[in-house]
Amino acid sequence: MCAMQLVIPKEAIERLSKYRSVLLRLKALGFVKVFSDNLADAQGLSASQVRKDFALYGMRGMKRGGYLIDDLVERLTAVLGVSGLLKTVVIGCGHIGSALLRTYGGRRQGVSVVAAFDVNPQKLNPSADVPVLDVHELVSFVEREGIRVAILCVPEEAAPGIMEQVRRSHLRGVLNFTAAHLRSDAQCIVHNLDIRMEIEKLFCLVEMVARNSDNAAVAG
Amino acid sequence: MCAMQLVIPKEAIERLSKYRSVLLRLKALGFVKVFSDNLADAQGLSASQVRKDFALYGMRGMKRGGYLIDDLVERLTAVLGVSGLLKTVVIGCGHIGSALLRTYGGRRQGVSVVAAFDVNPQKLNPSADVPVLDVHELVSFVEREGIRVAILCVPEEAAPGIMEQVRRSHLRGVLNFTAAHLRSDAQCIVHNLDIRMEIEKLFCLVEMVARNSDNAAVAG
DNA sequence: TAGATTGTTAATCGATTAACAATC
DNA sequence: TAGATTGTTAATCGATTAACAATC
Repeated sequence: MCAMQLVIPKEAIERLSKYRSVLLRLKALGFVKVFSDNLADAQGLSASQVRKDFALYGMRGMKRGGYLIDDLVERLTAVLGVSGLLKTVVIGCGHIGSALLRTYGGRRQGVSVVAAFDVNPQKLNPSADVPVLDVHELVSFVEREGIRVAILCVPEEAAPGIMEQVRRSHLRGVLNFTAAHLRSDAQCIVHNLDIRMEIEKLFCLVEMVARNSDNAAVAG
Repeated sequence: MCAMQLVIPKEAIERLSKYRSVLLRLKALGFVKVFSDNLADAQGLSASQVRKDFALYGMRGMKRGGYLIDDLVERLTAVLGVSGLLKTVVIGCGHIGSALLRTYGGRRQGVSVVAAFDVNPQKLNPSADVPVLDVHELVSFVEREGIRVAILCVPEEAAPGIMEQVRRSHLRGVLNFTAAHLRSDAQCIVHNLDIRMEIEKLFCLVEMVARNSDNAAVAG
C-alpha cells in the first residue's frame, strides 16, 4: 500500500531517531521551520546527508523555505513507528534494573516500564504501582498485556536461561544490559548494550587521541 | 616508532573490543587456539572480516593452525590501549548514577569507579569506600588522581553546566547518560548513551520486522 | 531580480566480501 | 599428499559527499 522503504538500515534509524528528538526540542522552543543546514550542524552531519535522509523517507521541504518541523516530526514518527507509548518490562531488579524501573516506571518521555520481574522473593511487590513479579509470571504477563519489548538486567549467568523463556513468549525485542553476547534470531531482536564495553570503548578513544597528539608533538 | 595504525575507525574499535572480550572468555575455558571462522560465527561477521581486522592491526596466525588466543589478547589489549585498570568517576548520583557506582565501585571486570559527585549535600559521603563528594571538588579530584574519563548521570538540565567544568578539567572523555546531545571537541571526547533513545530504536526495529512480515504475508 | 535552499544526480570514498595463492 | 586455513588482492557493495539545476 504505502510504497515507502520498509527496511531501514540501522545507521539511518539512528539518525532519524536523533532528528526526531532534536526536532521535538525545537518545537518545544516554538520553532516552526528548520533548514537542512541547521540539523546538520546540530548533529555533526553534512547538509547533503540530512536532505538525502529526508528525501529517502518521504519528507519534502520548500525550496528556499526549509522544512516544516511539524511535518517532519509527524513523518518521522510514522516511519519509525513510535507513535504510541512505548510499554516495556524490566527483567532483573539488580542495581541497573531497579534504576531503570525507577526512572521509567510510570511514564517518561514516551517510555513506560509497566512491570518488573525477579527471582528473589524478597524483591517481589505485586501490589506496587509498577508491580515487581516473579519471573515465572513473565510469559503470561507479556502475553496478557501485549508487551513486545523487554529490558534484560539479570546477572550474566542467568541471561541464557531467561532468553529461552523470552523466545518462547510474545516478546519480539530485548534490550540486553547483560555482559552476555546474545544474538538476534527470527523470533526476537536483541540489542546488546554492555555498559562495561562502552566504558572500555571510551577509554580506547581517549587513549588513541592521546597517542596521536603525542605523535604530533614528536612529528612537529 | 611503532609503525602501527594510530587512528582506528569507531566500527573497528567496536569489533576489536568484542573480539577481545570473546577471546578472554575462551581463554577462561581453557582454549588455546581459534580460527577466524569461529570468531566470525560468534560475532555474526564474515571470516574475511576477522582476518582482515587481524592483519590490519598486526595479529598474525598460522596457516592451517588458526590464531593463538594469548597472542591475540595481548595484541588487542595493546592496540586498544586498555591494559590497566580503567579508573573513572560518576557525576550525578540519581538512579542510574548510583546503580553504576554500586556496580563498578570497587573493581569489576577491569573497570573501577573511584569516586562519585553530586550537588545534594544529603547524598555526600566523603568517608565511604568509594567517596561521594561535592561537585565542586570534581576538578581538583580528577587532577590529583589522574582520572581522564567520567560518567555523566546528572539531570539533563544540569549537563551543560557540568560539561563546562569538565572541559576546564583534566578529563578527556565523558560517557554521557544524559538525554542532552553533547558534542565532542578537541579537549574532550563525548560518547552519548541515551537509554531512552536505545529503547526507542529497539521498538523501531521490532516494528519494522513486524511490518515486513505482514507484507510478506500479503505478498505470499 | 538576486539570493538561498531544496532535491537529485553523479562522483567519491571506504568498508565488506569473495576468491585464491601461499603454506602448513 | 590431500586438506585446511591464513593472508592478501581485487571486486563489490553501499553509504556519504559534492555539485548543481530547479525553484521559491
